[in-house]
Amino acid sequence: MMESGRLFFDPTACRGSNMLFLGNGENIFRGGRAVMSMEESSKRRSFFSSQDELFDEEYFDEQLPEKKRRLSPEQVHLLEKSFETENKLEPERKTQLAKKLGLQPRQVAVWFQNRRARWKTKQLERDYDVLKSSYDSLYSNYDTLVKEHEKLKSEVVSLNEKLQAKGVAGADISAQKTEPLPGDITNVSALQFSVKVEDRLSCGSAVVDEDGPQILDTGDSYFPSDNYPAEDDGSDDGHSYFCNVFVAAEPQHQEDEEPLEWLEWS
DNA sequence: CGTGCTAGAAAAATTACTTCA
DNA sequence: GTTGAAGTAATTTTTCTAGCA
Repeated sequence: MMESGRLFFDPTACRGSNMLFLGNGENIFRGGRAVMSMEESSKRRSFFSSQDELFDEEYFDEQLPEKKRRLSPEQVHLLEKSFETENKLEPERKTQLAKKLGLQPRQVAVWFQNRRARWKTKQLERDYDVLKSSYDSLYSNYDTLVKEHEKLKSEVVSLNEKLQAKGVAGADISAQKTEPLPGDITNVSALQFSVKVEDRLSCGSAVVDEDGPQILDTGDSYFPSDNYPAEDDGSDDGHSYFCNVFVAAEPQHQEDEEPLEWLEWS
């Protein structure tokens, strides 16, 4: 059955093949996984996925889609609202939504899948922005500290010289005793960055080593959670993959903690 | 209890189509 | 009319998990 250069689902084609029909009306491939090459499969693409859906009178008789159609603004609006409430789709809700919108349940499921993917992409972009600005801020703080350090060092030198000029015994508070600054500013910043990230990631992120501490669902982070935050009409408040990483770029003092290596020079 | 298998769901990757500048 | 980019519906592949023998 071909329309507009597109082959539609042929129920007989699946007999004896490894295409399975699942209870929820979605098809998957098992066993021989890559049954067709991408080229082949694109030629054989079917709009319908199950016999149930195929034989649904409304569609079988009159609505075989010839081309991909955009959803109407009303349909999208309702889907968006539904997504905001809950970004995962239980079968019951899928059916209800599909009926309400006059769509196939499969279409609703696909829309939710794509919507979750879009949400995730946006979220990654937001996370990147947050991390970058935090990094920039830390970097400039470091720069300030380096300058301050240099200034203090030269002050010590000049005071020493004055003391020696006056012949004060034991006036040997050498500036050389101060720890040298780490040579590679970039590496130090990177280290600082890395330490802080790891510290804070312990409140939840997908970007952790398997060997590292296992993260449970403790926060707003996307990955460990079963639920996506409802958001994203472009005006969201941006729940992060990270748990407020670098929201405050200021160093945090914790009395019972070992001083961080990168701070020891100062 | 550990193991292998399977079904099912979702994510990830990709394709194909539409729209618009 | 053509072209390329962006957006998105739909498909395919991969990954993960739960249930069962």
